[in-house]
Amino acid sequence: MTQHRGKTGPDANVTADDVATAAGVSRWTVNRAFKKDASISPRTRDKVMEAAQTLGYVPDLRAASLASDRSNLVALLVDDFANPHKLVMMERLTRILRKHGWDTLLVNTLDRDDTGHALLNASQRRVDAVILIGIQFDDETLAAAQHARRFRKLIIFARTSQNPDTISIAVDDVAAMTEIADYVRARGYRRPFFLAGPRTVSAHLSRKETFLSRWKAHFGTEPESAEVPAYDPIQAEAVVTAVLGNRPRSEMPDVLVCENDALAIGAVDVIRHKLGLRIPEDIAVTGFDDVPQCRSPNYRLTTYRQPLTEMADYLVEVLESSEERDFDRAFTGCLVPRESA
Amino acid sequence: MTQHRGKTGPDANVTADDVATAAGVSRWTVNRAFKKDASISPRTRDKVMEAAQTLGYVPDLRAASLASDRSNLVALLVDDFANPHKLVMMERLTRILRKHGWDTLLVNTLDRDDTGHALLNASQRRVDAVILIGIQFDDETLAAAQHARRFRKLIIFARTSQNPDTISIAVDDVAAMTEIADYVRARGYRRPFFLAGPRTVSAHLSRKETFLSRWKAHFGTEPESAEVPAYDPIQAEAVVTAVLGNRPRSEMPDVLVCENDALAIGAVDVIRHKLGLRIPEDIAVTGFDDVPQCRSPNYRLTTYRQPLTEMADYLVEVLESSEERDFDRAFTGCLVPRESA
DNA sequence: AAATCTGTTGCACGCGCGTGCAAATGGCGT
DNA sequence: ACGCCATTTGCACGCGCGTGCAACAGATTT
Repeated sequence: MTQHRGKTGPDANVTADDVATAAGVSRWTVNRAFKKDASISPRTRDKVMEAAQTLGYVPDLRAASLASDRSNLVALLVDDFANPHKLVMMERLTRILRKHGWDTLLVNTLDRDDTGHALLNASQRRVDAVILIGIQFDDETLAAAQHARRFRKLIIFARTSQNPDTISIAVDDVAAMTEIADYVRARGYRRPFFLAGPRTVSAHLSRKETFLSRWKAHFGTEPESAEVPAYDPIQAEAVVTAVLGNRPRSEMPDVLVCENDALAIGAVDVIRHKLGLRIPEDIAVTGFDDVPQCRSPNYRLTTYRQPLTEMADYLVEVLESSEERDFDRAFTGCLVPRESA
Repeated sequence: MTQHRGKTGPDANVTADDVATAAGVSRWTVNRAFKKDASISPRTRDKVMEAAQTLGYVPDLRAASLASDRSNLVALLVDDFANPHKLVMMERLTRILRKHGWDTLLVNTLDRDDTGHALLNASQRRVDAVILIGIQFDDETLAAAQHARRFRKLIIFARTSQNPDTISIAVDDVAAMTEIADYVRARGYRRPFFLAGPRTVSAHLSRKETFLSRWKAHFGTEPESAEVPAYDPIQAEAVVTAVLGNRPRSEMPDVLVCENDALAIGAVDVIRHKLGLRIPEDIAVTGFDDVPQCRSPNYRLTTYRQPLTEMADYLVEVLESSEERDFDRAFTGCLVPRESA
């Protein structure tokens, strides 16, 4: 494919220079016309834009980024695609980022040990920030990446982290889980069981710890719990089956508090269809995230909704700030009571 | 933030030149060391890599792309995040693309009229190809974009399209829907109802047309059908409720054939919980895509699975080909019978 | 009418790397 | 030790745009 530089027409890779010639201005004026708050007279801008239009000129963000050392690109690292909430988060994030002029590089963290490569991938594109939505925190990996200063910002979204090199934008898990615990208690449940997700290094003060300690503080006993190796309904089914499968009715919990909806959904399926128990009469269930499926008559899940839009707006604010302060922030969401508890 | 060029240490933006100096070779040798099939001696490569390692050098893909006119970047345009199958597709695509060295720009097509802007967005990053997974085909928009030659390739994934400027990688809808129709017929259903998704311009020979005509060819009558404005369970619920809500039992269809699982899932919920009918005894349901939820005991959906991995592999092949032939290809998937039909 | 100011335009240099070819290097046989 | 060949290395130029400042024009003042 031969490139005919300088030629007009759709074949040519038309640059700002071409537009400049066509509009009778300098190349810099052309680029100015495309910049938001550039000092340029309306007349010139119109003239330039018209020429650009007819030539089919589109500014090259690679070159812009190279020259300005700012890419307006973020990498979104995702690893647990089995969790339906990821779809919601991706929609919200890409929507709001795009509205503010940020593009998103979607990086699939293929497996547990791939985070390092994924980060490397992102850094090769010189993204301005990396956003982690998933469970792949290996503090060492993050620390190494951060130490190499390959990103200006490393943001953990919708998940708390105590990692000091990291910006965490999340819901206040302690407040949220406390609210759930109190709700469960107020509804009269007395034998809770906590279904947790995979344990990551950074997760102190997690939802599980909060629930257990809150419950213990009230009743003196620490509830049972189990851990699912991934936020995946299928895997939750397996764990719940294993744990509650052949337990006599007398020893069954009366409420299953799940770390999030992905787990709760799997749990509901097992409880109802494998154990043959009623929800909430025999066992109640709570989730977290308020994924779309929670609304389904099959689940009607009592859950907790994170203020995703607000969080994403704040994320943009963080991205666009050049300060060096501590950006960590915890939002409060709201409990969404439904029939499952 | 001052940049101290030339300085070593994590603060500096270390370039190939720095590594070259450190390793005692030329800059070009450094870049060669990072290129896959470059002619370079193992010893030199090791030396370079070691220096790169200690300096923390990461090649800059922006500059590489700028110089080579090849970005190894594709834009993934998505507009219907309500469809859970999108999550599956995104996982598979990003996984396989990344394995082959391609990065993915995720672009949320915000609303119906935004496709043009989304394409513009992609073209500013000089992506090598645009992949559409969604319903946003406005033939005019696509034609305009294609005419401007802003992308080397415009690929419509998992959806057939007759658009000549476009590469369609999809399942063979005619074969698939024929198989479903025959299955439904063989199981003895006689009063089918087709639940279709939004009508797009490019969708001739769609699943709906195939099913209807196949049925008519056998029984002489064209089944009923209805259209849901989006692939969204919630909207499917509304349409099914409206259409079947207060219909006497005698006039109820005995099978609801849905264009995909997103619709089928909404339909199942309504049929079972609003209409109080049994599945499949009163009404059977079929879907398309085999999303993870289909496995749930709440759905046990008879559906059709696309060979996504195979399709994605072919996609990579298309991306890496420099030929100019017709790349359109239809794959055959497999019917997944479950209890819903 | 000259001087001043404000807003607008032009430009040298650099961002980091790829291409394609020329030069250099090393290994081998005689 | 010489020459041949295969492999390895070096380099001039360009990719398209941003930065920061200097030059300029038109509007305003004295």
